[in-house]
Amino acid sequence: MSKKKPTILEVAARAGVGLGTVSRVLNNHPAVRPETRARVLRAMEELGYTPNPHARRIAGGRSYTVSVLLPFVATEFYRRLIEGIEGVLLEKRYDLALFPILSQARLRRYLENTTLAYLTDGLILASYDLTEHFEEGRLPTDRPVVLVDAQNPRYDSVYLDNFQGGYLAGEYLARFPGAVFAVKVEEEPDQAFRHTVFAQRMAGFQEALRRAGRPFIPEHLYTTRLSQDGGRLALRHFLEKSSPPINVFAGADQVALGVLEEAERLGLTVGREVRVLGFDGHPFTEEVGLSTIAQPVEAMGAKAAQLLLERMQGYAGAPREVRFEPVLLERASTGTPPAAPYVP
Amino acid sequence: MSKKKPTILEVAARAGVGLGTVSRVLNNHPAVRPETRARVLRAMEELGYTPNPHARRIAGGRSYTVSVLLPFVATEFYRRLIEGIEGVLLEKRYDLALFPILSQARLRRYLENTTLAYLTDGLILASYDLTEHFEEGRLPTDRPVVLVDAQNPRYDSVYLDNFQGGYLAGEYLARFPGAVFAVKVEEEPDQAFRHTVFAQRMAGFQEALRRAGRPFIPEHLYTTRLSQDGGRLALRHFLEKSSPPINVFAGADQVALGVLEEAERLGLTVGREVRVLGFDGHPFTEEVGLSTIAQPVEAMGAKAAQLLLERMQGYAGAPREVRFEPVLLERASTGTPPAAPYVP
DNA sequence: AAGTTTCCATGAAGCGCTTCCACCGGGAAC
DNA sequence: GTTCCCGGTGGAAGCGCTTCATGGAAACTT
Repeated sequence: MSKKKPTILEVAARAGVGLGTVSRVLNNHPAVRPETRARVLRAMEELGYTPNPHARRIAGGRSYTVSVLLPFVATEFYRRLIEGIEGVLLEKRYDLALFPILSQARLRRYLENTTLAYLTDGLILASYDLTEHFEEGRLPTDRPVVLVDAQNPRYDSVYLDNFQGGYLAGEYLARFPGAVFAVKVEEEPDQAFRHTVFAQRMAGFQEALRRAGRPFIPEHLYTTRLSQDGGRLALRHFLEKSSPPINVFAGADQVALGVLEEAERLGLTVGREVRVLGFDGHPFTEEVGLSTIAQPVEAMGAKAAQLLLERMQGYAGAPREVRFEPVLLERASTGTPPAAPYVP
Repeated sequence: MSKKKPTILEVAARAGVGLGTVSRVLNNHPAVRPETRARVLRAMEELGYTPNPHARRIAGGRSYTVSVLLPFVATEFYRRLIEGIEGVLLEKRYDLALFPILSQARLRRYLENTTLAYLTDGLILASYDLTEHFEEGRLPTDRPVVLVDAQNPRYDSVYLDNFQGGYLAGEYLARFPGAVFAVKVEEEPDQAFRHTVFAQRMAGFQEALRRAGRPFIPEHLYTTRLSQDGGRLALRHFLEKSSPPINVFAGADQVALGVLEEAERLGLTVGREVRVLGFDGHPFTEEVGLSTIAQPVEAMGAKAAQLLLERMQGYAGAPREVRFEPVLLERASTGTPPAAPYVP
């Protein structure tokens, strides 16, 4: 590939314009005649020109790169989130640098070492609770920061109302006859991330059940790691406590998938003997017919990217808060809800 | 933090030298009197100076940054690997950029988009099988590339002999009485990574058993995802097939940990009724007394970094291959081996 | 028709560094 | 004492870009 990258001068020469004009085209400056712009763009195309980000950074003070700091956890959630962020950013010709946070120490290095601060114009922090880990809950950076899947009064925050999601789940499952169980996902063991989302989901769930007159039995809660196998173990556990039909709310789709898997292994009819409701609304839930409380992860990522772009363009208002609401998706795994709610 | 970054000129002024000298200090050029060097370094320290990588890149063609492409899988293995790589690189004042590969498409973008190629001087690819995914098994980049935890005849490769590790495991467990079971870790479902390491471990394991006159029974193999809960399910499965004492080889420490956990839950004596042998030699195995086939992950990372540094400094010899050997660590989870090997 | 504004376009200056040529002083060689 | 060499050092040139002062021409004014 790339022998010798063409520079802006070669583009200018080929397009028959000055180098300033090429630069203006690159930066979407309005004062370029459409016809000229087209000519320049064509020249770029023909030469296979891409701007040198280092040069841009050095000259203009902007690098057209955004950092996304996220837990080093491989889940569908983060895949979707990044997709959402990327969609918006690529459109504006911004680039994305991912920084998986392997450890607390690493996060600090990312920020303090000036490496990252130097390289990027803005920062999206996913699922990270700042207040716990930084003095005054402030990141040691002067770049704009947006939080997603997290909340902090000092920064723009984009998040899902997880309590409401749990509430929806509780409200829905309460309509069915049979015992109600729940799988809660454990917090990260290393405490680097205090993921309160799972606790919030459970709190909403229990509140809804209480209001429906079917208070949640503490023994019906099973806590597990975020894995499919965790769901399998959970179902086995539940079946020791109660016989079908049972209703299971899993705090995450991945866990719910394990419940489905184990139910099938045990020859139980999903949607009748075992009703399963997940959380997240990941794409695969549709394929397997898993009912779920869906969160618009891509939209959340896109929103975060938008807020960051605004900040990078100079917006300096007070921190904004964008709350997203989950939605119940009914699929086969919960069967047909009864016409009238179940009354104990 | 950082109001306005000091530049090389300010450092030069403060140290009372010319800017060329400061640059020479930065680049470890030999022709600087030690005394002068010290003065410059002190000035840098006092001003909190850090070089601007963009400027370095633009001026010198080197950015002093290395990319590490690794699966977006949060395991102890990659944490250790990065630690090893980082140790060597930081010493040479190189920086590290992590690129978690979320998907095949993303990897291509990383490489083709010129973004990464522009930003970094070299590339370490972890656990990735090229031949499957790129034409001619060549990455579309002109930067030096080193593979780690993978092998390819076209690039420097650093890897563990996983077959031998499995062999050691088989050899060892064959000495004990009782049925022998094995937990194999499943390949990644999305096939982005064709992790053959687990298959290799199992192959070595079975070969060793065969030679010891105790051929492995296919039904004694349980395949699971890489999770602690997978180990728990595995043990339950084994106990349905055979009663204690049993010997379990788990293809990964994390899975082995689940086996231990479940054994304790079931009230079985680890090291007597259930003997467990893991693979990886992660630090936590010492704490929990887990016997394991240890791989020197940090050393492998360090070696990969070294090879890359050499390449970046211009070495252009044929691809090199560095094979590491695993070692058996005996701990409490396998109890005391019998004086004489068990003979069926 | 001449002055005024608006719209585009140009290219020099400069971003923070590396590199390289020039230069300086002093010890070794004659 | 003169020449040569060489370890040290200074600073101009230049990397690929953005920005900005400048200017030319077309589009409005009056």
